[in-house]
Amino acid sequence: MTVDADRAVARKAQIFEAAAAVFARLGYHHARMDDVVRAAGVSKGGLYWYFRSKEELATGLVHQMLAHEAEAMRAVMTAGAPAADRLRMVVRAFARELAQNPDRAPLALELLALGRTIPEIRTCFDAHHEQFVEHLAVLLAQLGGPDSPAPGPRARTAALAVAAMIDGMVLRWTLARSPFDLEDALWAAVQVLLRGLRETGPR
Amino acid sequence: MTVDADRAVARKAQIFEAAAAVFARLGYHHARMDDVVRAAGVSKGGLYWYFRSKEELATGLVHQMLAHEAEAMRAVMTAGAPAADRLRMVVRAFARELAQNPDRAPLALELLALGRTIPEIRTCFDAHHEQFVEHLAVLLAQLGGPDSPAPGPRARTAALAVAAMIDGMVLRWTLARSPFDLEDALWAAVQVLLRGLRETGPR
DNA sequence: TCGACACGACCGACCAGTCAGTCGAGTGAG
DNA sequence: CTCACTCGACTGACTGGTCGGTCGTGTCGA
Repeated sequence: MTVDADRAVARKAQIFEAAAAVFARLGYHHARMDDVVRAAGVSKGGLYWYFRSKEELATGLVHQMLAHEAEAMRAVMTAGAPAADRLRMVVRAFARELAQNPDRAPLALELLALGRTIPEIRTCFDAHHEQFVEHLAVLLAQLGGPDSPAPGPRARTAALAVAAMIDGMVLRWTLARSPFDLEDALWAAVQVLLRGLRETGPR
Repeated sequence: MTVDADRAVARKAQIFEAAAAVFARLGYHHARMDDVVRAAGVSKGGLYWYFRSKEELATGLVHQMLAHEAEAMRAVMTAGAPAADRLRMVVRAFARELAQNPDRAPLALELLALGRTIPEIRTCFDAHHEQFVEHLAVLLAQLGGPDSPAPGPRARTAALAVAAMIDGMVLRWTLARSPFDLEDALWAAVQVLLRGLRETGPR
């Protein structure tokens, strides 16, 4: 294939980083390819050597971001720790990630909305969400305690609720004028949800 | 001001309706003003008589949609029914609204994302969210039962969680490839949340 | 007759994408 | 060793289509 594939990978990464920053600052539609070019320290032609179009750049960026997140999730899932602790780690990972670069959340929101126009982005988010719920369901089933949701459909329903809770709280945090402590609020809410989930008898 | 203010209001409403449909179908950025013009049965000049720019049209649309929703919320709040029933009504209103026109949710998501570029939209959503949480807090405090969250900060925190739950579930529903029954899932999740909220002793 | 309202052809800024060309690292025949 | 040639990577000035917005011109009710 390429003589030096590593170079290509590095170049792509460099462009992704620049694109993320530019898209985060200006928003996808207002960002000019020339802006990305400038930020990445590449030429216009160089950019188009690696990406066929602006949409492909955005799609690639989504892939990269979600892959990164999936990687983190997989790491948590395979960590040798009690399920309760691993759940806590998931929440903390979200909060830390967003606290460190607050631009990420609005960027993700915009890319998500972009899914309406670019089907592949939608598909990508879709698959990612599906897998996230799947992971959560496993985690919840492993929680232990006699009344933790049983594996199977019940755990999946519970996982959907937890996932929605996380999404919603992150969304609120993203949009809030006076940002609250995301980790605290998120963890508290998830705990409340779990408490409600226990004690759930038939139906 | 206008000789016939009613006519102007009607015209605006007609344009809003068309704009909502076009934006929902094509997405804000892909939608051409000419598309809106065609859909609304107005001329370009007519459209620009009422809206100074595309952004102002979008902003107006956001105002109108949120005002409509706020209206519905106020109606629920002042309804003469037990708090539990009113909460149920809120959930049902969401589910029905979205079931009736499934295009609304993605449209709202896109407009929300547009808030990154158009500050007034962001402000508008912000105020709306704030008020929504406020209403929910009142509702939760009125829920009755000895352990319903007390009015004040505690109710507000609880309300934030409930609001996030609703947002998140709607988001999941919006993006899900195989849409589930939103009303069921939402109500179940809210109930779980409330159950967890009860029994919450000090801290 | 007047002015609010409506019309739609037209303008021109803007920007994604192109393309003709440069550069430097291989390759291999003589 | 070297010269002629290939090829992948990269450059940046340029273009052509696309729309948001304008403007000169009606129309019609009061």
